[in-house]
Amino acid sequence: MQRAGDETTKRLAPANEKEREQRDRLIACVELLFFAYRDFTNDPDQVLEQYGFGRAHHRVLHFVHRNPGLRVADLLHILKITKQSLARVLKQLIDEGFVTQRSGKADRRERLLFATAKGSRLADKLADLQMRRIELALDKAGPGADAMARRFLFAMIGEQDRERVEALIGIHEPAHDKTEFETREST
Amino acid sequence: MQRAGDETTKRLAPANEKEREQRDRLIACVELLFFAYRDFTNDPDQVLEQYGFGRAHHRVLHFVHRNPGLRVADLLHILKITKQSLARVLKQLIDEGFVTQRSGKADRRERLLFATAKGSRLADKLADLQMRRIELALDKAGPGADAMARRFLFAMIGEQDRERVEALIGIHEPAHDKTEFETREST
DNA sequence: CAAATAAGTCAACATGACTGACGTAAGTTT
DNA sequence: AAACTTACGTCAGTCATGTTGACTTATTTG
Repeated sequence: MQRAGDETTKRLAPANEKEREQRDRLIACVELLFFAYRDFTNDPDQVLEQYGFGRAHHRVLHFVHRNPGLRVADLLHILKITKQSLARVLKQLIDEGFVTQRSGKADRRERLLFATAKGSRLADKLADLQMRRIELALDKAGPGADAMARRFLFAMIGEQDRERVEALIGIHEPAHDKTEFETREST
Repeated sequence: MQRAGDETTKRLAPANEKEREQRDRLIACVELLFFAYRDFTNDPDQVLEQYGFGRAHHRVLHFVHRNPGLRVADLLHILKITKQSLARVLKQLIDEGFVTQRSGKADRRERLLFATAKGSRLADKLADLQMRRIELALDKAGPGADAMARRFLFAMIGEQDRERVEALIGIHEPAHDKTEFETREST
């Protein structure tokens, strides 16, 4: 399987020293991403506990707050979860007055979602925690980390979703694309 | 609550244009980190399904594979889950021959963990998927993204854990602390 | 020997995902 | 107008993965 060459597609066995170093760097990234996300989600989790909410509530509240009038279907595409999973947390957020619904005027089947004042306060509070951690990390990473991090994270997103996310977020400067990956000369 | 000023510590209401832009950039990072991680974990999930494993198994297998002889207690600190949560997935990995245990020779209470050949194959396969995504993203982000991403992600980790993670990963170059901004043309 | 430590185990529970089936209102097509 | 499609909601059951709390066993250490 990974015995005989074919490093162009498999790369399971690093051949030379350079390849091994590159592999180590990439594995470091894999692990760092795990640790970074682990601690990144930990900040809001502490606060959410006091409200009886979990991460799922946070995600819903956040995207509704940042995109007033979001439809349920949009939320499903963003979160990539099922309608039934969303329903549970969304219902709680609505019942407890953090989110409201209105019917769309063009299409009255649509339920447009909005954060209430109470919901917005919580969403801002949670976002602030996460922004503060990111801000400090970007500072420590050095000048230019801001734009670089956004380009890197954006490129981590599955190709099919990038356009949608771009429309959702709006900000990030031009993608700094290499126009084509010069066919990476593998070995 | 957030009415009267105090932006120095709260920053809930952006005062000027510059502050608002900075806040938008940071919020973009928050959201991009969510999307990036969502898709980052999706790659291995597809494969794990075929083995009847989940993300929890992946994490355990990965860190055991990368750190042969890891103790159970170490794993608990890395994953930040409880002994009982770990026990369930670890037992499955051992029962199905992906991980083995040996008693430590210095301290025979310790159970040192090792990936079997079968376990190593799976771990490499999963790591490869994640590395490939990261490699492409770093390419798209432009030159220097590699080191920058590692510095940023490392700085996202809670301060108490950074030393431990540094020891675990080994690689990442000096932390590029803000105290000495310049002087960074190395490595 | 007594106490502390490393690990395993039993039981109960919460959260957040999933599938599948079905309902209902409102737009769209024929 | 009838038939179809779409957007959303809901009921019911399952699974994966996290939690607490209590208890055991083996081993090292004071």
